[in-house]
Amino acid sequence: MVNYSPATLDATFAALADPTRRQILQRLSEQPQRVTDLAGPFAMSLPAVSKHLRILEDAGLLTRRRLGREHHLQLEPAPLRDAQSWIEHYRRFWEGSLDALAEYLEKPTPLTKPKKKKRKKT
Amino acid sequence: MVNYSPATLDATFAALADPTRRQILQRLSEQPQRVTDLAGPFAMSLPAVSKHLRILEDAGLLTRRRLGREHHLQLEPAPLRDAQSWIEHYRRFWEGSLDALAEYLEKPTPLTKPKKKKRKKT
DNA sequence: ATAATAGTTAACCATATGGTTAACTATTCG
DNA sequence: CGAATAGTTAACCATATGGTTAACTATTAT
Repeated sequence: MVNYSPATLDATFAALADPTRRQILQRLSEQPQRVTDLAGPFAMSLPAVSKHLRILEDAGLLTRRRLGREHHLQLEPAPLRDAQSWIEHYRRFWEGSLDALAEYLEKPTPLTKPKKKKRKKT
Repeated sequence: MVNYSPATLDATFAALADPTRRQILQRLSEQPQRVTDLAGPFAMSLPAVSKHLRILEDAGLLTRRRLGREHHLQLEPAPLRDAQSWIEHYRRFWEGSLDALAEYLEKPTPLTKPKKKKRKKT
């Protein structure tokens, strides 16, 4: 059974919600890189990139290995798998819910108090 | 070819980054519901839920159909497919990148200026 | 030892986010 | 009609986010 820790998903999805961070992950998927390498293409200061890296690191999406004064960033796919899995899991209901909708639209719509349908997990 | 509009992904991932909103989607995946139905289980005011719904609606994750004074919320799986697809696409590089890392760690590490590897899409 | 390089931390700023209560609009019920 | 119901909008508040510049630490090079 899949657990989907809310806090973890929060951090993962929040980390993915920024285009700069998605680009960083994208670039890191080609090859591990140092902070300065990653910062290069971006039109923003090094501390800004440093902050993004911290967020990605806190979300568990990358790990840092210090080699002398250089920090080498490496991808960590685990949280991504959970996020993808969350989407995948509910998307199945989703696509199914279109049928549910059709059914729902054909019934005599007892919509005034549909409070009794709370049988599953909240 | 998949395009992955950054703005759309921003909105989708940001919408998913909140546990309340994920629960709303989850509940809607079982059955379309009205605003008050959705708000019921949450320990927060109706306007707060209303705001969450607006965010989900703006992100294209649900659509609203007004039936009299009731607003019926319905799921819209399309943005989810894009988000999942984004993750899926890069996760492949990810898992591959572990091999890249191995290779990278075995080479005499010309790490001082690895700027030449920018052949692909930024 | 000094200087350059790699990167973080601190302080600050503007805007966004997530919540509140109060007031409002629109629809339905009696 | 007037009252209740469904929901939004407005104004406000506290905290988070994404960026800046300046100052700092740590390592490497001369």
